[in-house]
Amino acid sequence: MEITRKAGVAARSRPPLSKGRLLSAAVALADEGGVDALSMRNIAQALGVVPMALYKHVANKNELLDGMIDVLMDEIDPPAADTDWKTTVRRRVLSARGMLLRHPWAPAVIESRTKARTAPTPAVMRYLDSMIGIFRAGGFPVQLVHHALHVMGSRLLGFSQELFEDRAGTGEPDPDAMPPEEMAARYPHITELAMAVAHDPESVVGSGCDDQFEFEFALDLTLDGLERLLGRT
Amino acid sequence: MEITRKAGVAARSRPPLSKGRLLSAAVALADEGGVDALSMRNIAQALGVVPMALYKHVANKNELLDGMIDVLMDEIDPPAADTDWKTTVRRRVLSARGMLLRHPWAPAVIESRTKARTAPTPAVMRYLDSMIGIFRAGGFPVQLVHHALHVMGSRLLGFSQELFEDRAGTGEPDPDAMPPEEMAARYPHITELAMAVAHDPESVVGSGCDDQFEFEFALDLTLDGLERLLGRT
DNA sequence: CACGGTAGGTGTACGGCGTACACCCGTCAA
DNA sequence: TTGACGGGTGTACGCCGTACACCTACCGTG
Repeated sequence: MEITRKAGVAARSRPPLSKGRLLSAAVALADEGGVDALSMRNIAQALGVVPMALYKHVANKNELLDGMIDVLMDEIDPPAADTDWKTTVRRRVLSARGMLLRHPWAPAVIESRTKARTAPTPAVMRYLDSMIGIFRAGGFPVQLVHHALHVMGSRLLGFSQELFEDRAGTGEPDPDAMPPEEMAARYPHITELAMAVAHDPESVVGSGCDDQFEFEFALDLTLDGLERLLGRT
Repeated sequence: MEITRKAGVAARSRPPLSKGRLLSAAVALADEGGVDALSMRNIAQALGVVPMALYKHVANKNELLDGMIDVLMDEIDPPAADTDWKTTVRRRVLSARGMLLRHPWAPAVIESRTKARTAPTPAVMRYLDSMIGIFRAGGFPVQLVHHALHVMGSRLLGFSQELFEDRAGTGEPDPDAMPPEEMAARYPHITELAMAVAHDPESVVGSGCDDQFEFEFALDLTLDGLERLLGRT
């Protein structure tokens, strides 16, 4: 009559808590609360389990973060094989960017984990390797690929460190916002730019700055620069 | 005969602990141990003071981090007034990079604090404002400046997210390093590139990759791209 | 069928963190 | 003389990651 109970009284008819379920729960929690709202304790709670249970599936929190990065990297589309290097790179980077827009906490985690290890996560390594492969297949000499990686920098991974987070559109009036006249007095050029961008009839998209357009603009400029370099060798 | 004692028995003849001293101590501690080795408790200890004493000078740890960023931004050279926009930007960015090389923990702090606030720290705002001013003075239309900022991305602040930290030269053999043949099998393109770079006779500088050169290469490529854009308007 | 090993969930406990709150003592103005 | 106040102190709370011992359901083997 009783539900098949296993491992103590608290655990009744619960899916068996694999590493996959753990990572998914962690990613979900990070998606909704940012990476700061991610503790072993509340991941465990979300899974209906005691904190220490997680340690049967990951060695420690860092390993969990590494696992989460793996999950994210799997969301990036594989390279298309039937086009030139430029559009292949372009598509792939934009796919990576799409992933990162879904998981805004990812850049910080990737960065911090990369610095804490001697090398990036294996998943990131695979991504970079295949990226280099695309350049090589496109005729880039190795040295030029090397430069290309440095030129593209973090854009290779789909983010380029937007300084002003796209916080417009949430509608919440910032309590300690600076009055416009003080703003203009203190940072005249920023203000001028903000005004101009806001009134640009082309970009009536919320924040007044079409991030997607800007990203592609920058990406194309760097790719064009690389192409010119390639043509010169 | 006794040293002028003030505020309890523990505090004897100690400089009066201003916000400046607090920030300096914090920056010094971060410089030598990374930003993780930075707790209110050990900053206090370094200053010979009880942890709660710090809160008489900063509201909380975040405010302290903001203050540290201010200190760092002050290390960046002011723009030179007597040259064209390109070299002015170039010099300034390289100066910023110099600062960041002295304080490797800075990018992460700047980034995280920027995301936690609605805008970057005032000091960073001033830097950006003056940077925009340089472009404007150089003849850039506002829209083009806007694009320029996006193109340069984090490079504007002197960092561009080097993925492989320059850990060579420390000489410590990494305990869990991958054997070369496995490396080559798993990441063929990365390996090829690493080999090529390592054997480049030009760059016999330790890591085999002259970071400074790469940084300037990328910077110049982007600046050239912008220049071509400017000439087209 | 008994039995021991093992995989996986549990409970307790420790040291470190940021910081709220009450306190206390020189200094200096009135 | 007094009283406000700036600045250092001490205690305590609730988080965090995680070491360690335990307990139990299961499974392969004798």
